[in-house]
Amino acid sequence: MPLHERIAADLRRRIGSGELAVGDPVPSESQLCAQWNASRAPVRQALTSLRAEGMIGGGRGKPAVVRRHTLSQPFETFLSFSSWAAGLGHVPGQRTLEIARRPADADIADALQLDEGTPVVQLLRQRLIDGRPTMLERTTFVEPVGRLLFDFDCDSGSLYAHLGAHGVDMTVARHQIDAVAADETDSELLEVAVGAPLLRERRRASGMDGRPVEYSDDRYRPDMVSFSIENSQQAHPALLRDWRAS
Amino acid sequence: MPLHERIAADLRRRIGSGELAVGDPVPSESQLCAQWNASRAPVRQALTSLRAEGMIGGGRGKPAVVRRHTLSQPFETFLSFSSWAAGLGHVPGQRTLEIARRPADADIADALQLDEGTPVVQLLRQRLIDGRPTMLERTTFVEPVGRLLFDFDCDSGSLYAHLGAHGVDMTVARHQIDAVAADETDSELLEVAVGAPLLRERRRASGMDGRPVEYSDDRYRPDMVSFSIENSQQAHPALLRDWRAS
DNA sequence: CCATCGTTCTTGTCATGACAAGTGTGGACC
DNA sequence: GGTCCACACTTGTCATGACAAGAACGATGG
Repeated sequence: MPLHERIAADLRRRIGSGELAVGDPVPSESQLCAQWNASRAPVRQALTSLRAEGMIGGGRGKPAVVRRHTLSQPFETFLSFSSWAAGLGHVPGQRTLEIARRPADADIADALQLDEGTPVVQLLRQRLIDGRPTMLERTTFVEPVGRLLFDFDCDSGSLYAHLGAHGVDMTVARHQIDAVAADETDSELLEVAVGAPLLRERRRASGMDGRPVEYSDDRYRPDMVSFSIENSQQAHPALLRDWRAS
Repeated sequence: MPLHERIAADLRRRIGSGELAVGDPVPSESQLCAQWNASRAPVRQALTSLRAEGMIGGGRGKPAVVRRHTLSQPFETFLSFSSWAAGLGHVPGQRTLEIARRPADADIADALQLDEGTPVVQLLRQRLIDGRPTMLERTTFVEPVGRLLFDFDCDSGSLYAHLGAHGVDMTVARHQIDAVAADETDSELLEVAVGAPLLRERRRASGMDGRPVEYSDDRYRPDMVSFSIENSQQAHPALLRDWRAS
């Protein structure tokens, strides 16, 4: 493991364990350099990483301070549609319409950093809330992960819990949000007109080492779900999924 | 502006303008170093920034390639369209189509926690990037703030800088994101068909004391702008298992 | 024609050194 | 006691140099 990752991991551990409490000053760059007998480059890389996660603050001239000791408030709820809906007191449902192993096309290969034609496992799932179609999920897993799905009833339990139990690590996710018009498949399965606006979230989840694990194109009915972000000057923004009672 | 930001801005401009199309290789680090007469540090910083936005791909040994040409707005920078676009190396523009003081309707009153009929100041602005219509902004300010806009040329400088200079504090904001179909006004000003999907951001900004200051309904062309966020969770070391070894 | 193996190119990591820009503090001065 | 300012300290930026790890590509042998 590279030095900067070791430094970052050590700082995360010290912050998570409470050795460094919220509000405490983080050791300065020069102190960390001395402590690790390293130059500033890896130290700064580690601090940049923690800063991107919202764990520490600081800036030019301003020594870094601990902002949060926990990571991942919204992460679990965001990955798992079922637990999110259940937590709101609604009844989640899902129909897996297709599970297939096929070669990756150009887009998928690019997103998952694979070569075009590498086998991947694709899932097409219709998600329901209280029996009403709410979201259409087109998920692609890299093959070593996707193979775990063939001996799993995708409509019974939580898919991510199943994967997690088998050691699949999905630590970071990048979400990209935009709007698209419903195509024929969307129209049929979400019960909207062709061309109707849909809220799309494209998600790429990776493991700790940064290697992509899944890529998903999720399309929500905008009259049922929206996203929200709370954005204060200091804190790190967090993405949430909102249910819209209509 | 620091060198690495200039490099990043230039690359974003070249990608956005189509000079570098999707799939094209991005100039290598050494080429960029030569082109800018710079060392690798700022060049790498620029490329890291573009990579975090999902604009380019690549990795160890793999030369970077253009992944997307659309701009992505990270949630950290939600306020100020102008400075966001400018920081990305594009030329922001704006046309204020209407500024009016009128009584708040039910929706506005609810969002701003006012009584219906209380006078508010509404702004309708078309936002452009590099001269192309990109976003349509329907903003409503509470009257004490909105009155500051009547003696300000909304198309000249940054509106929020103007308000900030007059002591208006907008510390926290709550954003809600969904998709809507373009109405006639949207269609005309954003140059899309009626019914085309638009990415909508509804924003309520408040001061430190929690009192709402502005409410805005911003509609973006999804082919030009998307939103992005990265979130991460703490790893569970106990669950780590190297499934990739297979 | 295809698989294989090096060479070469690219990116990742890190050390060292230097200066700029911003913050905070303590002391001098009023 | 309060104000202002110089100075120490922090982080941001950048140059230079070096090596390692991985990927792309062409040559080579089957």
